[in-house]
Formats: sequence, C-alpha cells, structure tokens
Amino acid sequence: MDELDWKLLSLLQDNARMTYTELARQIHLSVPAATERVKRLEDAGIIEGYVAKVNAVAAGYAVSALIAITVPQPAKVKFLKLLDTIPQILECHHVTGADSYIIRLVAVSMASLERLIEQINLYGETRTSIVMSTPLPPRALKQPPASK
Amino acid sequence: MDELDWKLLSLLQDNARMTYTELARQIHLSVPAATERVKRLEDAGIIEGYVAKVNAVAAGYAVSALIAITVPQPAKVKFLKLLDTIPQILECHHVTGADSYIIRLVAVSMASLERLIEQINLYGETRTSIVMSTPLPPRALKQPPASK
DNA sequence: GCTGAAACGTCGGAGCT
DNA sequence: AGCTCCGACGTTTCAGC
Repeated sequence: MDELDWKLLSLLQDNARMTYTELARQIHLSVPAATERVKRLEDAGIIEGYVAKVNAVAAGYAVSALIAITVPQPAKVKFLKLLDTIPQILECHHVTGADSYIIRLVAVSMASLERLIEQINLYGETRTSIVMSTPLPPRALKQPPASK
Repeated sequence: MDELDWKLLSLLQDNARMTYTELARQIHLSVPAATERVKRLEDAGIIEGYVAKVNAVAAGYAVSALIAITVPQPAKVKFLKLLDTIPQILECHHVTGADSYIIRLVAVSMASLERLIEQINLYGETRTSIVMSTPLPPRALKQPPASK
C-alpha cells in the first residue's frame, strides 16, 4: 500500500468505470503495471467491488430513513432473517450502545414507511430518523495520516 | 423506466465495471441500444456515479462508528464547515427526530476516534455507536413493487 | 515494471423497422 | 423514436523481456 495504490483507490472511488489506460496515465505507469496493482488491491480485499450509485428519489423512493432498534438477544436471528426478506432495507449495522442495530432503508411513500416500521418493531422498540437532506454526500476513503 | 432499465441498474449496482457488450448481452439488446439506455439513466440523474467500494479495515481504519448529534440552529453552518475539514467523516445526514445529524466516520484506532469525537461534540451532545459488524451488507436498490 | 501484437470493446454515422 | 449494422479507433490481455 504505497502512494500509488492510494492514488488508484482515490481515482476508482471517484469513477469506478475509468479505463485502465486512463488510470495508468494518471499515476504515470504503464497499463499492465496499473492493471496489476488494481488486481492486487482486489485480491487483498481492499477493493470489495464496484457499484453504480443510484439516486433513490429519482428511482421512485421518496423517503429514506435511519432506524435504531433494540432487539433482545434470543430474537436476533429471526430479526435478521426478516430484514433479509425486505428489499427496501439497504444496510444494517450491529452496534454498541443503547441500540442493537442501525438500519438504513427507503420507501416509496410515508404510508409504505409506516408499514415497514410496523414489521420491524415486532422485534423491539424503534427510533426512526427520516433523512431530510444529506449535507455531506458519501465521501471517498483517504490515506490515513501517517502520524496518528 | 421499464423492466430493462431496472435490469441495467441491477447489473451496474452489482458490477459497475461491466462492459457495455456484456450489459447488452444480459438484457438481450444490441450494444448501442444498451449504451443509449445507460446514458439516459445517467442524464436523468438516476445513476449518480460509479464508485469503488473500499474495505475500511483492510485499508487501515480499524474502527467505524455512527454518531448522532443535536446541534443548536445557530451553530449548524459552522458545524458543517468543521465536518468538511475532517476526512474521516464519510457521510452526514440531516434528520428528523431527537437528533439533528447522523454521521458515519472511520478512525485508525480508538484513540483517534476519541479525538474526532472531542472535536465534534464542541457543537452539541453526541451519542456514539461503534459498528461491531454489518450483518446486512449494503444492498442494491430494486424496482419498487407496482402495487404499493 | 515495460513493450508489442492480437483480441476485444467502444463510439459514431448511415440505414432499417 | 428506437433499433441494427458496420467500420475506425481505443482498450485490454498476454507473451516475452
């Protein structure tokens, strides 16, 4: 993981469809050398994949929300199985603190969101935060400062 | 936005580096037709971009956390300016409910996380949830069910 | 990590349904 | 309007160094 690898990560986080030819040009290396570095980053699990970012509102999902929930230990397995069957649930993190899980989901309408929450809080008390705006849009991972 | 557009979105959310030739093959259309559809999805703002997913732990960030914070109205602008200067902050949503903002960030160590939180809670009371695991890894946006 | 050549993918224009 | 075909060009891949 040298400077050039971080430069590649930065370029690919910015535009995952950039050609190897262009990547090579930007890091001042030959095409096979750049390609080889990207392959190594993939094989090392540092690059987990390449995804298109879809705008939820433009795609017809009017509402995004974050839901925190506390689930009693014995119910956790069943709870996760339920989440798996609901495609509107986009992300779920198991966290420390007062809550067990924090979930990110989308819904086509408030009525739909209400139905989703009804299903979810069969497993525990929920706290719902509706996303009004995203002042800091998802950002690329940078090279950690050397001295920290 | 017909079935084929959703199929394209699904394929590109799964592998943003898929070639137009392969995309065309999968949706049983000619290459120019598939290319044209993708361009239209981009121009319509439905596809916002293409990003490489980087594994934070593999990249040297041992800790991920979600922080909820309540910021008094007059301090919000300064608060957002601070967030902008901290590269470890990857995401920030303005939400309804008890909290003003929910932030996602990474840190190389617990000590580093502590320093970041110290900076952030100059602006309000924070509630920190450290991510232990992600049982449901970030998922693709699917076509909303027609009947809801 | 570099070069060169063959295979493959991309992008435009003309013509078709 | 959207699709197909085709040719020129750019990109990827693999060999050998």
